[in-house]
Amino acid sequence: MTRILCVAEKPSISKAVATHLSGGQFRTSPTRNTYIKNYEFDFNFGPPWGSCSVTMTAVSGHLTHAEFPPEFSKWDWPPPDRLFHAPVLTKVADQSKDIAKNIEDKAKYARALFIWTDCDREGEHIGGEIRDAALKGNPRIEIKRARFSNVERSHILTAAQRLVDLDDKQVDAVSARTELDLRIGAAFTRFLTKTLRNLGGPLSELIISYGSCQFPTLGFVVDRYFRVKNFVPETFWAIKVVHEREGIKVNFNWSRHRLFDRMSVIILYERCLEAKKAKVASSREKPTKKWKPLPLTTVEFQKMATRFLRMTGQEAMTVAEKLYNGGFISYPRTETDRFDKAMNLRALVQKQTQDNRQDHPWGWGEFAQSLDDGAFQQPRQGRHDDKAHPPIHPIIYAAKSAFSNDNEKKVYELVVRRFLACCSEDAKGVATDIEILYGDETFVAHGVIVLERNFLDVYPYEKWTGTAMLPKFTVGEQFEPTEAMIAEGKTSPPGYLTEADLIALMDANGIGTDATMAQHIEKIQERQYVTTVERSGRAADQDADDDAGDPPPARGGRGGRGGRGSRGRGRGGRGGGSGGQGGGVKEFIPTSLGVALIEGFDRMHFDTSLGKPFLRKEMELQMRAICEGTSSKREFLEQNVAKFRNVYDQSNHEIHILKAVSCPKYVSTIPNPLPLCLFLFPPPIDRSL
DNA sequence: GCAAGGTC
Repeated sequence: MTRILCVAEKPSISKAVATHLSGGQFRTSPTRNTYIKNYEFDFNFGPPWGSCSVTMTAVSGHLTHAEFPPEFSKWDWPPPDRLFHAPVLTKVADQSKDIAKNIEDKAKYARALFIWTDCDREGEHIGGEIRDAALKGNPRIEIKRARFSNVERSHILTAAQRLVDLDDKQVDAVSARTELDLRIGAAFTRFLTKTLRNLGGPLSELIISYGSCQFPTLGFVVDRYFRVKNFVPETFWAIKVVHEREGIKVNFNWSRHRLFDRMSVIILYERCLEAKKAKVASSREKPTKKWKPLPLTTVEFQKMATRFLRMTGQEAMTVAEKLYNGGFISYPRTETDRFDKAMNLRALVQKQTQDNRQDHPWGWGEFAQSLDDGAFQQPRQGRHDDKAHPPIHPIIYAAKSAFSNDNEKKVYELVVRRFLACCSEDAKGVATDIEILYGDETFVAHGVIVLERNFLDVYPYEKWTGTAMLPKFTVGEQFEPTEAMIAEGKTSPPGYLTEADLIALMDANGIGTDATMAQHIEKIQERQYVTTVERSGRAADQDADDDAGDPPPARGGRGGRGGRGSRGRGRGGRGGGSGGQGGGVKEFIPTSLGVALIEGFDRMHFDTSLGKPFLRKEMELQMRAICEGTSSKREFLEQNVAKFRNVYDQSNHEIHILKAVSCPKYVSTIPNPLPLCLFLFPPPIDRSL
């Protein structure tokens, strides 16, 4: 019988695929790697393969990594700029040798290799690594790849009979990125570390690293820091109208919102007073909704965990991985916010009906039961699909005793509640808008009554409280407002970045991947470029939490820099933060070293500023061009190595600028814990854009 | 001693 070797990207996939292809009838044998097993079974792949004897195994992510030859491993010599053109070797890491050998051995007896890695760019590259290992054992082995985006049985069976070729363009795109990141990361890190250590003081102990993801991440923190520091409050004035009726004080909001010219407001205000009476221009009632959440992606999961669970993104990911390995939840690294229609979500809901957690105001069993009894609704479909993994969802039901610590319980609960909310119905209410004409000015009172909470009953992370019922106003009626006055206020600065903000910015700008964003955030803390402080005296979360008459955007890509709150907001007050989880939210602030690095490179005024996010975006576009065949690995590397080599030479030439902002006179001490050093800098330049 | 990307 024809022998076939199948290799997946991770053990869980090899097990799932082996189970489906074999109908559960397989033999297993251990390998020298603790986590990886070989599965053996028979399967008919259809023509031209027919009935085959299959060995299915896995790798554990990338098999190889890029490195410089040993003669480039010393920092003293040769000088860092030689790394732009030094050879780059692709090596199998020590801990992966057993895995590679397993593939090599099994390939010897196989007619063909079928690759079952994730269907994304990195997965294609891992496929290339597997191919190389197999070819080493059997240079004549035929190579195919299965295309699948979930491990649902029929989907896997279909994929097994519609094999395709490995896409070398994607393999090339990844290896181009890998090589460039190694060259520029190592060259600039050695250069910066050696140069700045010479300044002595606390710098002499540190590693000053550069990376194509860590620098833009730092850039976001520094950028927001200066927006806050350079913020100049502006005074504004508004007309406030209140009318009391049926014991309810109704606030009418000025349609001009606010003006920054006091005289104008006074004139408009006086016209209102002269009119004496306001006239009801319209009164409308209309149904309104608060939309249920989208299926959970990694980015959204991390944002929620940092907001509501008092965990860092990295902690949340570590816990989620543990829950995944324990079989509690699905794969936690996904960009997909839509469930495949073939997935049996109701069965997953049903598993949760047995919950009766007691110490919480309510468990979710009853809610799950109500869904199972007929309230179930298909989740909304987001616009993102990584074609590799479904949204994060619970796999099995677990009582609290199944978990060893509080964080695991909290993360599991969040995943379950989010999932049940997705399978529920939007919250429904009725919105009332009453528009009045007072003099020449228009004012609007807005009220919302929540009629059906639906998903909100299982989802404490969002609130929709509604407002008091508005009293009756009849179109055409006239009344003299109880109060009409001029209110004065000041615009307030945006807050420093929270981790959720930072993750959102990285996501929108393509910095890192779902699996690495949290690591980059940790890295810039470890490098002492940034630090976190408890947020104080400010609402924790600025999501508008009023009624949501319009569909919320399918998440992802709130484009541009700064994001929410980057314009001065302030309606006189800062209240109204949602979530109620305000306390304990951490904000990111750059250290003086972090500011110096971004400032230093900014002040050199190159075309290519290392701290800006567009560099990484360009790299991403160029990778796509390789995938589409309009560019090549060689072209990519020639262009980019030359570009960064140029930046390196310019930096070297203008290094006095970086030294000036980094020197111990400014960065006086960097002990532990770090001082924030807010005043150690040359006068801040205006960075507002 | 450097990167970013997979994964346990």
